[in-house]
Amino acid sequence: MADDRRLDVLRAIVEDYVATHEPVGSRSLLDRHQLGVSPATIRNDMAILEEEGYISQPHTSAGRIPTEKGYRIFVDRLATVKPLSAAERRAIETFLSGAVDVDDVVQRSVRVLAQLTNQIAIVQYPSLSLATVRHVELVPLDNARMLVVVITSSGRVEQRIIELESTPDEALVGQLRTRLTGATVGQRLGEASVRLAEAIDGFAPRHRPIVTSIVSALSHTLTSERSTERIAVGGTANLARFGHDFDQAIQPVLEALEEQVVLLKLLGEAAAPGPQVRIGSETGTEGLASMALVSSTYGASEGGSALGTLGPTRMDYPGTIAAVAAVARYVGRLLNED
Amino acid sequence: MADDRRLDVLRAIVEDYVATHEPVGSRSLLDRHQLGVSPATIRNDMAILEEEGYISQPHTSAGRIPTEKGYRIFVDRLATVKPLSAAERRAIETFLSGAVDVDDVVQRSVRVLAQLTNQIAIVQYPSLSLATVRHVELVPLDNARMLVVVITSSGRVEQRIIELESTPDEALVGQLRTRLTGATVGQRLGEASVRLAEAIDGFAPRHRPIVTSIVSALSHTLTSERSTERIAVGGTANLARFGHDFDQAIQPVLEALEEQVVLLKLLGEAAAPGPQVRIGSETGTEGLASMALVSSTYGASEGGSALGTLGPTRMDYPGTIAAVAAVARYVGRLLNED
DNA sequence: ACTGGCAGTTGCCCCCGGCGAGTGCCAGCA
DNA sequence: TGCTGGCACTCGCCGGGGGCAACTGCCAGT
Repeated sequence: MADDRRLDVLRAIVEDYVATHEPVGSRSLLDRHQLGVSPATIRNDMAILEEEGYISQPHTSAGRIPTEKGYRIFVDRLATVKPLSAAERRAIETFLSGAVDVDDVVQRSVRVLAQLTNQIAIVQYPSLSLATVRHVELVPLDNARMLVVVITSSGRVEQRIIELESTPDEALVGQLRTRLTGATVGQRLGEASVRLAEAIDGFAPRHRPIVTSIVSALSHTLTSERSTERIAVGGTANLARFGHDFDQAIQPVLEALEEQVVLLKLLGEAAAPGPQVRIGSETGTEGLASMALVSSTYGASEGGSALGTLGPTRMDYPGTIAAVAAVARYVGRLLNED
Repeated sequence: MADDRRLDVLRAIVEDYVATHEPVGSRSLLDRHQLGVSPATIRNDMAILEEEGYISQPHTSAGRIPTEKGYRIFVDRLATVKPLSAAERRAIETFLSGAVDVDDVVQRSVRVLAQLTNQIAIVQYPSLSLATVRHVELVPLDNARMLVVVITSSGRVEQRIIELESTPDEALVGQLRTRLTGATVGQRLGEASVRLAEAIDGFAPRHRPIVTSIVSALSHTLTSERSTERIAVGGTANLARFGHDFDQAIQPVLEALEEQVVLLKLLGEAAAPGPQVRIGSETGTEGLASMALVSSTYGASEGGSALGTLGPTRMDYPGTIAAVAAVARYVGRLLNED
């Protein structure tokens, strides 16, 4: 059936183009792949593929290049899984397991992902939604200011400084500390926030205003999830390696990378588990028109965090997907131990 | 005196080259500057300046370009101060004063510096060396692990997780917490670290091993100054704006920016107060051969932190220096309030 | 000490022709 | 109907060459 062969041709075109970065013609295609047909046949198939929008030619006398649509179908239906080598797996594992700290895990993940894929790595800090409260601390500062600290089971410390109307006395602070700790320790952050509201009732009415401010700050601290709003980026130097035809595209990409909001949106949309691929305009970001994002959520947390890589649309999708998936798996495992 | 005019010529060359990004010849120089002499005279001066190593010509039929040495003398002796406009000052002030947080101050400084100079901005997190200990907290985790938290007067929270040989009982932890807090609160971080050593003596010998591990971890936390080892970078997108002749240089620069160690060394060397300029090879970093760093320490802290910008050697030095100095001044002021 | 002029060098730009890669189409064959 | 071989055609790329213009260096003159 000719339909199948056309898809084979498309796959071959994508693979060759990714390997050589040059438009691929019917002849060179046959040199590198054993399709049992003549160049003319390939040409016919190519003409049809072009008509259907999977490939295009930069100029008349050049070979074909996959379009976004071509990459899309390649990723969805044509790419075969390319598992990581044992050495690569080991590298990931040993490098990540040396981490001393949640932050360190993130830093190392970025490095290893960038290294592995030769692309730009993006890692969102882990979500706290599954973590429980380990400790609550209130520290009075000067001028009626108070430092509210929450230590979570994952070893993360969230802090916030608040301004109060008046300086609470030692006794009240002590009482608050005890009650708030009692009400929240061991709870998940979301639940803890609920319990706090109830805890207010136990205080004398005259203390209510000040207690309320503190509790509400604490509650914010618990739910604001500042950590999932942070992102680590690495491997930007790879941008310069993507090829000289990327010189134009490099500035918008750097701009996008500086806008955490953009990155968060991109990673945040990776709702489904397992690796996701967004190609060119599918990123919904103008500056990333010539880039593709391979991302995956990690860890068990539902509304969880994600990581991924950003590379040229002409990337090695199977390899990149495998790398992203592997790192996500290891990172998830590492963080769940805590 | 002809010597003076030669320096005027050099200044004019630097200014023109910075403005146009093109080698400047004797004629175009006279078009833009009122030196009261003929092109031939300028040519003679140029020949001498070239002999002395201040300028060079890319090829015979081209104009002259300043050398590193030329920029150096320009910065040291020829550049006239170019104060910021009132609007710029106001922009810095209002933007920075919106910060809610030490981290936020740093983030905003990076943005404003990058914006102002159209270069890459680098800001080291503030040193803690002048901060005092506000609170010490020990939080037992599972598996004989312990979370050590230090809250400083500047509102920064330093944390560290340590592994112990055995799980200390509640009473010991309580006792430790009290003693360590007593010994350190109100002290500067450096002194506090010293006091800790003395505090060990107060414990029963059988507790010594565990107490020692905890104290030493705490001591590390106090002195390691992790914050000054952190650096925020922004405005990398400006790299792509530096001109197409920079395409070659962009990758090494991005690599250098990813190596925090390199950046720390660069900023750390800016020992003297006031803006410092390091040009090309003076950075001591191979990848930054075509770049120049304008940096300044900020805040009162002696061994303090620094910030600066990284741009092409052909940058607007007076403007950049003014911007860096202004931001450093504001940031220092902001942080000293706490 | 400075100027005007002149010869000399050299990179840049544009044009052009040849080359080669690759295509589309068509007639022929299983 | 689907595949193949062949052929004419289209373009982009590359290298060479000539003209141009920007500068310089030098020298004689004021």
